[in-house]
Order: sequence, then structure tokens, then C-alpha cells
Amino acid sequence: MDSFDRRSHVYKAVDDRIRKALRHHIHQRYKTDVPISTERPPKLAMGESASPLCFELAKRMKQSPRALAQEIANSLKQIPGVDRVEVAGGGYLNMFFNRAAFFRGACEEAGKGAAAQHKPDAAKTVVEHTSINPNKAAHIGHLRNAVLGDTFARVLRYAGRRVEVQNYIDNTGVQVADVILGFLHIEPKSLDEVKKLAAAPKFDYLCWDLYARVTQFLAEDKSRLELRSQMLKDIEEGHGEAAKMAEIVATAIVHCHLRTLDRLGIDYDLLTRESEILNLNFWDAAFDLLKKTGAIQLATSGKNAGCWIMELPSDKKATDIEAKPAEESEEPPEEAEAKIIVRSTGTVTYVGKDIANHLWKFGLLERDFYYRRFHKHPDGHEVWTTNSESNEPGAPKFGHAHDVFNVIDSRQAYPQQVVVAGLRALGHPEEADHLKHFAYNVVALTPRCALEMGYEIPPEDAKKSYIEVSGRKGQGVKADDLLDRLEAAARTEIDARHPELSGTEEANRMVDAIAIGALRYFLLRFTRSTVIAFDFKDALSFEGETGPYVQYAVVRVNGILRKGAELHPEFESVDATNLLKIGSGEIDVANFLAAPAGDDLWELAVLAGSLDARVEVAVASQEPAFLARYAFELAQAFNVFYHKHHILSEEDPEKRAFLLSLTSLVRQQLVTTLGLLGITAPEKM
RNA sequence: GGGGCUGUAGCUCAGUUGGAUAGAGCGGAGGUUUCCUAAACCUUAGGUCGGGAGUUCGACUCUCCCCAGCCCCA
Repeated sequence: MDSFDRRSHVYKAVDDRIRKALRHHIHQRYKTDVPISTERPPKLAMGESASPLCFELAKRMKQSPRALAQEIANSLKQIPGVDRVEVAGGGYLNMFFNRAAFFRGACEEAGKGAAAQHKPDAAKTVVEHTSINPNKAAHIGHLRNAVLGDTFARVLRYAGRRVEVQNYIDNTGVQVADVILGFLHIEPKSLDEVKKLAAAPKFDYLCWDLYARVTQFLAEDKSRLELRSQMLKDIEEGHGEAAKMAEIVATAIVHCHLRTLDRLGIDYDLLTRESEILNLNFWDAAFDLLKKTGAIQLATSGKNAGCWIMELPSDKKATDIEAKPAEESEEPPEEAEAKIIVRSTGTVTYVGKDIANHLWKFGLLERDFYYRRFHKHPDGHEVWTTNSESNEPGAPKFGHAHDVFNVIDSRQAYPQQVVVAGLRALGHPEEADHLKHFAYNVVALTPRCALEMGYEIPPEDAKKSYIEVSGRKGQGVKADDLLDRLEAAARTEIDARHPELSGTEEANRMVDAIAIGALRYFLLRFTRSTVIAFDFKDALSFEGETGPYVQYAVVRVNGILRKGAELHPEFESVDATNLLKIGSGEIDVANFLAAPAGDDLWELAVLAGSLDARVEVAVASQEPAFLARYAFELAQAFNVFYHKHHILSEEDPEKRAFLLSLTSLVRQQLVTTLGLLGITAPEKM
């Protein structure tokens, strides 16, 4: 375990050693295994890590927890990085870290920077996110998806995983069909006219409005639904003008989406298009497998007659006493658990195509796409897309995932379960276990915000905490509009603070960073299960628990280190570790961190050294919000420290160097954490 | 009808595996700037953790019942 030595004194490493030592000790001495857990004690005076394991052990040993704790504290061997063990409360084991060792270790580790490199042959993790229907502009709900997915991908990479980001493009679905129906039957427009429109920058906005008109058009006359079915069939099968137009419209809209997401620093490796799943007969291959393995059956009776269905394992206990013949009742119980994969009309459902897609993702389908370049991210990274004809040279090897995370809102939990069940039924239990639905809840609007947007809301809804709006009706906060408003608000602040920079490139960079910081943080501070009640007032806030608050802390550090280098040339461009070597040579870190005078500095240092522990929890629980919170906590702790200690005017040169070192450590960790959240901190703001 | 999610301060939300005194932001009241940027900091008020029972040395956390809201499947 080389990571053990490398990160010997960051929080996770010390805590891991504590748990390991406790487990070993309990096993040896008491010949029993109890759950070994540690937690952060509520107060610094109780140490940095504590274990309540003696309460559980007491039950097994029939002794008092306090006595056992004392016994363990007395006999436990020295743990590297831990100075002493104390018994507290009814039987807690409180561990006190070696402050100086921890601080030096944290500085060293932070100096190595963010990039933990995976091995080139490491198992691949695919994260699929964004996946916006290419028929209208992106809205705030799509941004939540994209920001969650992008952040999780960054965190996984930091944790050492090899990550491939995919964005599924449903370019042959009903939503695209609707917009094509609008162009052909409402407007109507020729293929060439649509081509011209599609080249315009705000084509996604145009389609947004058209889509709403189509919804109304269909509602006015139910017979028009027939038109839509025909449209969908043509597009799926690649027939006629509708299919050609769909290709143009969907591709143009995807470009609009990528431009919007570029603004947020969100990037992809591959766009997987549904049209290729159909054109390259992925579905046919999957269909054969599903039939061959008996994963799906043709229903011959009941309401699903003529459909290919998949039976899902029921959640109910499998103790149904009499298995009654299926044909006996008109509604056999298992039919309620069946999911239609192929409709009686012969068209495959979305879930069916998704099963094919996932067989491919795991490298279980003996077919592959052709690939071509599609887009270049501002940082130069190339986004590839699938295509049906031929390969463009230079394509990486896509797919063949070991783990898959699908970032999809929680309303789709059931279809996702069907895909997992499908993999299992096809004889791929491991892949089924490795397919994770990264579920999150929707973004709704507060009633106030809905009114502000001009939507009519029923009086009984006005009291609700949030209102879900309908994209079909053209309702919702468009991503680009929101970004524009954020940038305008940031510009107002920047111009007020730096009038001399107004209109310069430097000011623009600050505006970008702040707008994105505010937006990404806003979307990340909520845990996944929370419905975000969107309100412009909250989203446009730059104060309190926001991205700009954290960025501002970094800017403060930058100011100190900049000024420090001016006043004391020896402080120029030195990292936290080197700062400790200034002056007499070795600075007495232990002295500055010693209790009680050094407690507040120590508290900040522990927090700064806890990033890896937080990353571990964020990955294990698939919860990026934990890292957003960490960034805020660290920024907050730094602000307290900043107001309490005047760093540059500190008279004692060694203490000054130490305080600068701590400051530098905090900067490093804040910058790294913000980077994981996809947020950059400007030099000034 | 079946399944899932949610309910914590006036508002918006955290609370990791059951652990020590339930936290933060906003909003309210009051204060801090010859100083490294006040997008900040300090003080203060504000809680039946939806309700009830159970398990446990210990429950916001686990189990059961009920209430309310949202979503999904027919």
C-alpha cells in the first residue's frame, strides 16, 4: 500500500490506521469482531478521531464500556501519527493526533496537487450525464444533471479512477419528432429553410417556442397524434424528409447544448446517438439475445398480448402459495410486474434501446459504433460522436466499462431497474451490480419565481414550496438566460469594485468565474434527493453559503501571499512546505500548534488536511454535495482565522512563516476542492 | 391499488455507520473598517427533528402504524 506512505498524515490515512489498529487489537485480545467505526468528536478537546466501539464490545464481553475502553487505551500499541488515546464519556476512545506531523504531512500532500494518476490499464468507469433531448434549449433542470455528473466524474478521477464521460443523445425520439412535426405541419418550412434556421445561434430558443406550439397543436385535435406516430416511425426508420430534417435539427441543437455547457466547463468524451443504436442494428442484436436467453417473452394473452415483455422480480415475498394458471384470471398477478420492451406494433420502447446501449457500454454486445469528431471543448479536448458510416482515424477505444453511473433524475428509477434486471436476465449479474443509477431530484420553481416568469398558477399551488413547470408548455428557466443574468450580476459587482478594469479581459475572466462559481455551487449544495425550489434571488446570491464566498476566501489568500512576496522577497512562489524552511531553518511547528494557544490554528489545519477523507465519503455515497459543503466549511474556517490573526504584520518571523504556510495549505486545498466542483478562483475579485 | 422519495429554526437546507450539547446560510435585532479586499467577521433571538408506539446503554438516524406532500407503475 504505497498510498499509505504517500499520504501518511492526511486525515484519511491516520484514521485508516486507527481503525486497522483497533480491529487488530480487539481481535487479538478479545477474540471477537465488533464493528470498528470512528467519528469526528464534537469538540477539539476530545481529539481528532474517536471510536464508540466499546459500547458494542461491552455487550459481547458483558463488561462495562468504560472499563474496556480503559483497558484498550492502556494496551493499544502506538499508532503512527497518534500521540495519545484517552477514555471519555461512558466509554469513548478519543485519539489525539500528532499535530506537527499531521501539519507537515498535509502540506507535503497538498503540494503534490490534484492529479492522482490512474494506471493506463485501470478498469474504466463510465459516467453518463446531461443526455438532453435535442429538440429545445437546455434549462435549469438539465444543468443540475450536467453539473452533478461532471462533478462526480471529476471526483472519481481525483480518487484515481479512469473515467469516460458519455452523453446520450435521443435524436430519434418523440420529442424530436414533435419539433419536426412543427416545422413540417405548423410553420411549414422546407428542408433548406430549416437548414438556414439551424445555423443561427439561438436555434435552440426557436425550437423551445415551436415545441410549445406543437404541444398545443396536438392537444387541439387528438387525431393529429396519428401524424406524430407517423413522424416518429419515419425518423426511427430513417425515411423521407422528416428523417433528414430530424438529423439537421437534432445535430444543430446538440451543438447549441454543447456551447451552453462549455460555458460551465462541462466536457464529454463521447456522444452516443440513438440513431446509431437503430441503424447499426444494436437493438436487433440485443433483441436476439433477450429472446434467446428467455429474458423477455411474447405475451399471448391479457392486456399485453402481442408485446414482448420482461417480468421483473416482484418485491413481494415469493411465497405465493398457489401458482395459478396464467390464463385463468384476466389479470394475472405477474402481468402487473411486467415491463413492455417491444410494443405490439413492433416498435421498441426506450427501455429496450437502453438495454442495447448498456450491453454495448459493458462490452457485452459483439458490435461497435463508428466514430467521428464532433466538437472541441475550449480547453482543446475533443468530443467524439457515434456515426453509422465509417471511422474517423484517431478515435479512442470507447465503452468496455467495468462500472457505469447513469446520472438520470429519480423519476426514471423504474426504467433503470428494468435495464439492470435485463442485464441480470441476460446472464450478466456482475455488470448488473456495477450499473448504478445516480439519481437526483428535479429542479422546480418557487411560486414566486413562477409568477415572475409570467406563468399562470392555480391559487391552490401558490402556497406550495415549489411548483414543477412543464417544458412541453415552454415553461422553465433556460440555461443561457440564467447564465446571462448571473454574468450581469457579477459584472455589476466587479465594476463597482474594480472600475479601472471595466470592460477588460481580466474583468471578463472574473465575471465568468464568479457566474459559474455561483451557479455550480448553487446546484451542488443540495443533496441529490432534495427537490431544488429554484428562485432567482437565491441563485443570484454571492453571499453566505455560495460559490463566490469560497472563491473570495481564495482571493484573500492570494492577496496575502502576493503582498507577502512584496514585503518579504523570500516568500515569493513558495509552497506550504518550503515556507516552513524559511529563517532559522526548521520552524517549530509543534510549538505553534500546541494546545491551548494553538488550538484555533490546529482546527484549521485539521480541516485543511481532511480533503481526502471527504472525497472518500463523497465517492462512497455518490454525493458531490459533501464536497461543496467541505469547501464552504474550509473557507469559513479560514475567514475566522483571517480575522483573528494578522499574518503579514506578525513580528516573529518564524511564526509569520508558519502562518503563511498554513495559509498556503488552505489555498491549495480550496483550489483543489473548487476544481473538483468545476469552479475556478480568480486571482482577484 | 402497488412501489419509491420527502417532512428538522420564520424561509432554504445540512446532519456520513445509531453516539457526546441538533448545525449552516438567508431573513430579524445589535455591533466591527487608519489594518492582508467588509462578496467578510462578531454577538443575539429563533427547535415538540410531522404524530404515535417499539428496538437499544443510547434514536433526527433503525422497525411498525398513522398524517401530509411529491414522483413512478398500470
